[in-house]
Amino acid sequence: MSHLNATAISRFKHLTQLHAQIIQHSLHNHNYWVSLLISHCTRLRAPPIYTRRIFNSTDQPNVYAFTNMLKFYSHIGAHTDVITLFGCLQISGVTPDAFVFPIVIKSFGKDAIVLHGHVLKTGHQSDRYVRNAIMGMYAKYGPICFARKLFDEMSERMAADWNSMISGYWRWGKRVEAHKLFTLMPERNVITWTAMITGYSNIQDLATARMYFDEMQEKNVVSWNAMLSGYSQNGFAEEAIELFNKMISSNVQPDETTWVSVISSCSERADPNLANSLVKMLNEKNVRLNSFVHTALLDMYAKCGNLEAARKIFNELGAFRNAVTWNAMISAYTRVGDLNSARQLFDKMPGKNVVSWNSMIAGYAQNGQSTMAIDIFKEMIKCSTNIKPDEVTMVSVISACGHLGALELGNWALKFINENQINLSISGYNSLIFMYSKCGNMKEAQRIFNKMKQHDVISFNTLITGFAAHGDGFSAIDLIKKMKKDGFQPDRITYIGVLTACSHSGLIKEGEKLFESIPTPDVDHYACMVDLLGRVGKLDEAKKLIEKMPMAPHAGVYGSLLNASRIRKRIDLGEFAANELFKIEPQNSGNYVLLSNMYASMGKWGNVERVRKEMKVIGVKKTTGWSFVEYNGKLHKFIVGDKSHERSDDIYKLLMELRKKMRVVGYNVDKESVLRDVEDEEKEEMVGTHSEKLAVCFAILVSEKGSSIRIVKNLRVCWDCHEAMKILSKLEGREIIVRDNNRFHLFRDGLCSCNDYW
DNA sequence: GTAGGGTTAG
Repeated sequence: MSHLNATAISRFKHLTQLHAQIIQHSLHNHNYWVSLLISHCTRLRAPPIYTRRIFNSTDQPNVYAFTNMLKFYSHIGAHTDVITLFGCLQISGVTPDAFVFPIVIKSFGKDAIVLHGHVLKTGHQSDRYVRNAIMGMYAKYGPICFARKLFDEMSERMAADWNSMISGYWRWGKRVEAHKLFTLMPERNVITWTAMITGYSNIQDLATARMYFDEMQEKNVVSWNAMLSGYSQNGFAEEAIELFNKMISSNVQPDETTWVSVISSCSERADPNLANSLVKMLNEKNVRLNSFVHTALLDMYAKCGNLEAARKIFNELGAFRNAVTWNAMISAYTRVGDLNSARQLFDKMPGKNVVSWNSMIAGYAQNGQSTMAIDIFKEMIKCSTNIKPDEVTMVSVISACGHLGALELGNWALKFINENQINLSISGYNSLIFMYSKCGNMKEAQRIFNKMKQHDVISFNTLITGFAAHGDGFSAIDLIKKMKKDGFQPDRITYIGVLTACSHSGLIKEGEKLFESIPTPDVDHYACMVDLLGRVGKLDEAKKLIEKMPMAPHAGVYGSLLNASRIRKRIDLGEFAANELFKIEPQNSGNYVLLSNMYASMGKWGNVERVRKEMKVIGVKKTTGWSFVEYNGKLHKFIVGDKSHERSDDIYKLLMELRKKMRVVGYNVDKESVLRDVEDEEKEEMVGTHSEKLAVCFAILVSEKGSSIRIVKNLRVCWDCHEAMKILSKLEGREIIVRDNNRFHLFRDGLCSCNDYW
C-alpha cells in the first residue's frame, strides 16, 4: 500500500489515472486513501456513481471519508445526497466534526434551522466557519434579524461574516443597511465589492453598480461577470457587449458564466451578425462549453431567427438536456407561432416545471388561441400537484380571459390567485385591469387601478385603452393628466389610447389639443386624428390632414376615412379611400365589405353586386366571423351556417319567432334585414357576418329574463347587425352588450351607446 | 470547511 503516493495522485489530471490506482490497490478499510481519492474525484469532476463506489468500498467510513464525500456532493449541487449521507453519518455513530456542519447547513437550505440546536449542543458554534454558516443561513432565508444578532455577538469577525451579512441585506431588499455595513467594514475585499455590484444591479440601479465596479481596485472574473449579468438581465444589451469587449482587451479570461451573459445579451439584440461573431470567438478560443452556455446559444439562435441551428443544439445535447433547454426550445417554437412543434416537445418533455407550462400557456395566449391557453391551464392544475401556477401563469390566463371577454372565467382565475396566495406584481395587476376592461367592467378595472400601490406606464395605458373602448373620453383625458402629474411620460400607446377615446366620444377640441402636444406624432396618431375628424363629420379636413402627413399613410388611415365616409354617406371619399386600401392591402376582405356596406346602406345594390364580383375575380375570401357567449363557465361559439351547437334547433326556431314578432310590431324584416334568412349565405356574406344573431338567440334561451346579454365578436359591428341589435334590445326589453375587436356597444331600448351611427 | 457571478416563461 505504501507505494500509493499522495503527491502523485494530486498531480493526476485524468480520472483514468486515478482509476488505475484504485484497481491496483485494495482499499478496504483504508479510510485515509478513500478520503484522499474522493477529494480528487471532486477536483476532477468524477461522476457521482463512480465516486460513491469508492466511498462504499470502506466498511466503516470515518469522519474524514464522510466529510469528503459530503464535500463532493455539495460541490456538484447534489443537496439531497448531502442530506441523506448526513443521515447515514448520524446513524453510523460517527461524531461529526466542525468541518461537516458548514457543508451540511448549506445543503439543508432553509431547513438548516433544525441544525442550529444540534450545533449548540455539540459546542461547534465556537468554530468560526460553523458560526458563519449558521449566520449565512439566517441571512439567506430569514429572519434577517437573527443573522444580525449572531453577527453582533461575534467577538471577532472574518471578512466572510461581513460579506454574508451584506449580501443578506441585499437579498431582503435592505439597501440602506447593506450600504451602512459596507462603509463600516474594516477590510473590504473583492467579494464585498462584487456583492455591492450585484445588489445595485438587482434593484436596477446600474449606474451605481457601475460606480462600484469602476472604483474597485482588484477585479476578478466574477466581478466582471457580476457587472456583465447586471447589464444583460436588465435589458442593457449594448452596455453588456461593450463591457465584454473591454474585458477582453483588459486580458481577463472569460469563463463559462461570462459567455452565458454575453450570449444572452446577444439574444436580446436578435442580431444575427453579432451572433455569428460570438460563435466565431468561441470557436477560436476553443472553450469548453457547459450546458448553460449551450442553452444560451440555443436561445440566441432561436431569437435571431435560426430555428434549425437552435434545434441542432437541442438534438446534440442529448442526455445533457435539462428543463431549461427544453423550455428554451419550446418557446423558440411558440415565438414563431409554431404551436404544433412546441406542443409536441411539451408532451414529450420529462420533468416539466412551471416555466414549461407557462411557456405553453403564453404561447397559446399570444397566438390568438385563448381558449387553448385556458384549457392547458386547467390541465396544469388538474394533473400536476407538485407544480404550482405562479404569477406568470396567471398573467397569461387572465389576459386570455380578457381577450375572450370571459368574465366568469376571469373571476374564477382571480379566485384561484387569492386562494393560492399568488402575489401579484405590477404586471399582474395590469393584466387584471386589462381583463376587466375587455369584459366591460370599467368600475372594477378602475378599482384595481386605484388599489395598486405602484403603477407603471402600462397600467395607465391599459386603463386608458379601456376607457377608449367604452367611449369614455373624459376619463381617458383625466387619466393622462394624472399620469403626467405622477411623473410618468406618456408613450405612443398612451396617445393612441386617449385620441381613440376622444374619437369615440366626439371630443374634437380636446383631441386636437392633445394631438398638438405629442412630441413626435407617428402614423398611428395621424390615423386616430383622421378617425376623430371623420367621426365628427369633418371629412374634408380629414382628407386634408392625410395629404399633409409627413409620412406615407398606412391602411389604418384610409380605413378610418372609409368608415367615416360610410357613416356620412360620402361616396366620393369612400371610393377614394377604398381604392387606396385596395392598393395597400389587396387581400383584406374587410375593405371590400366596408365599401359594399356603404353602397348597401344607400340602397345602391348594383354597386354592391359589382364589389362582390370584383372580390370573386381577385379571389378575396371574406373571413368568417364568429361570436360567442359565456354561459355557465363555458364559451359557446357561433359561426354563420354552422349548426353544430347542441341548442342549434332551438336557436333557429327562436330566430323564426322573433321574425314573426317583428312583423307584428311593424318592422320590415327584409329591409332591416335583422332576421333575414340565415340560409341566404350569399347575401349574408355581402352585408356582413351575423353570427351575433345566433349568439343573442342562445343567450335569450339560457339567460334569465331581464338580465343583460353579453356577446364578443371578432369583426367590427357592421351597419346591418348594429341595427339588428337595436331592434332586438327593444323587442326583448333588455340590454345587449356587444364587444367587437376593441369597442363596446351597449344596446338599450332601441338605441346604441356608440357614436358610430349618429 | 466561509462570503460574490450563469440559461428558459409574462
